[in-house]
Amino acid sequence: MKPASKPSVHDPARGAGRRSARGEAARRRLKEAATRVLDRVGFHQMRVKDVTDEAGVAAGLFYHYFKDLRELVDELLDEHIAGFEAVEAIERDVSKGDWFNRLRAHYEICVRVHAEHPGIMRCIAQFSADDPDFRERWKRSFDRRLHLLIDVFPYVFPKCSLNKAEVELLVHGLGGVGKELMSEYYIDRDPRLRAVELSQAEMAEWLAALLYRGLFARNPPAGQLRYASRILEITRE
Amino acid sequence: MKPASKPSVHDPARGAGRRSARGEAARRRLKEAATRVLDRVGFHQMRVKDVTDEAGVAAGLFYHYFKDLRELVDELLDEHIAGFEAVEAIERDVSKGDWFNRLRAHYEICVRVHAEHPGIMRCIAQFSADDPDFRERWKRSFDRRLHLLIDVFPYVFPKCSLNKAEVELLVHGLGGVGKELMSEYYIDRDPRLRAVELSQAEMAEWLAALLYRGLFARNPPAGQLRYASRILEITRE
DNA sequence: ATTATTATTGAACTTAAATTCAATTTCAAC
DNA sequence: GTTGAAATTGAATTTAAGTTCAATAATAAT
Repeated sequence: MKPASKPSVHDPARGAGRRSARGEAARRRLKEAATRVLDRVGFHQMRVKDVTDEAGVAAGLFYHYFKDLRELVDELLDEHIAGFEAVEAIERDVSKGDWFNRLRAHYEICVRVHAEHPGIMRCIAQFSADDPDFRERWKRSFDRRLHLLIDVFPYVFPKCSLNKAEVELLVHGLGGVGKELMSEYYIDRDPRLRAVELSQAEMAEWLAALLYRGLFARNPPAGQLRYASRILEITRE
Repeated sequence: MKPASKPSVHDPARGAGRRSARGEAARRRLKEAATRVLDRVGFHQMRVKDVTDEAGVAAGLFYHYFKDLRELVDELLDEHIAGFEAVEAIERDVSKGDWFNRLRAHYEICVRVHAEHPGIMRCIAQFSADDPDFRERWKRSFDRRLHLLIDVFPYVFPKCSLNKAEVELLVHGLGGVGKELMSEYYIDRDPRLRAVELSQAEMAEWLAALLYRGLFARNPPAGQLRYASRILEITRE
């Protein structure tokens, strides 16, 4: 039932030659099954049979579409990583000088993917710890966003004498703000943290505010805080 | 056929069973070999044979001392995690109200383990992403340190209306500061970050200063900065 | 010196999972 | 409705690693 949808020739995967719409759909069904298995057991416990069972097909069919689990999961992760990289779309409604809202916009997408696809994010963490090539790919995506700040750092802080490499280090240090928390809140779902129910927008704002404080050593503009205004109370004035 | 006399090597109390000094030494040699293999290839690529080869013994000997790789590595990690938990020792020379130096002291030990045993820290990250039980163990160790702050938060910030659970969330958000950077600098050894050569003391001070800013929305006391005084320049006053 | 205990070896065995493939079914085009 | 390409099956095979164990060596105890 697909209108003139292009027969995917772009597929770098092996055996990507001719494939019917029916086959395309089966391939996607396997990927969706894999996503569910990832959420349940994580990459290292996932077996080919888990995926084919979840999809309700025979084990052998897997190899008609994928070389191995790694190929499938790589494709899956790529789809999500691409979302992180759409910097222009992310910052569409924010002015360049408005750092608090820029930070917020980036956290919003990051929080969203964590909340909606915890298995995918856990898998990204697992691959990053394991495989230098994947880590490089993931880090490039992250670096790209950090460089939005690194590249203009000298203009934002004209009095600061840190050189380029030192700024890189500093921004990477701050860039970690929230990663741990998102992982514990959305992937691990730690009950003690879950005691506070936060919407995605609230989580993103809190994290943006924390990073803002680390970066500017002051609070974000009070008027821009929609949920996290109580962060202004955290002070010893 | 010696019913009760034979102390099976598969005894659950393997670690405590009878063992000569010679055996004790061989056991340790396997652990040290495993540490080197971990540094080289990480846990998921590590094979029993890698460890016995590295130690220069036959494959079968491994099972005389350990049930499986996981048991060996668990013991190895425990030894290091214990070091993180010695809070009293860590804070020995610091007064309770001196938050900057308390933060510094905690970062110092964390930086040291990262620098000296990157394979161990990577392995902790791998296990944490994989195994709920281990994650729980590791997080308990981390939480204990975070609670040094969480428990006194209302006294440190008397004007702050956040409740206990919200403070927990906040502190976990800030607690991630530096994890990412230490991982990239010491485990991944990213050349772009390595362009700046930092001593352990310098790294610890920078991270403590960043966290201090996030926590207090201001700079740490200038007089206490030994290496990172240029962080004071990062401001838009 | 004799005996008992523990350490060590490495080839043989076991296991779990990945992978193949010949046979069969489905479907779309003609 | 015939045909052929693609999809699908699942039992059979392969693979890579874990694991055992009978035999031997080293060491300690008496």
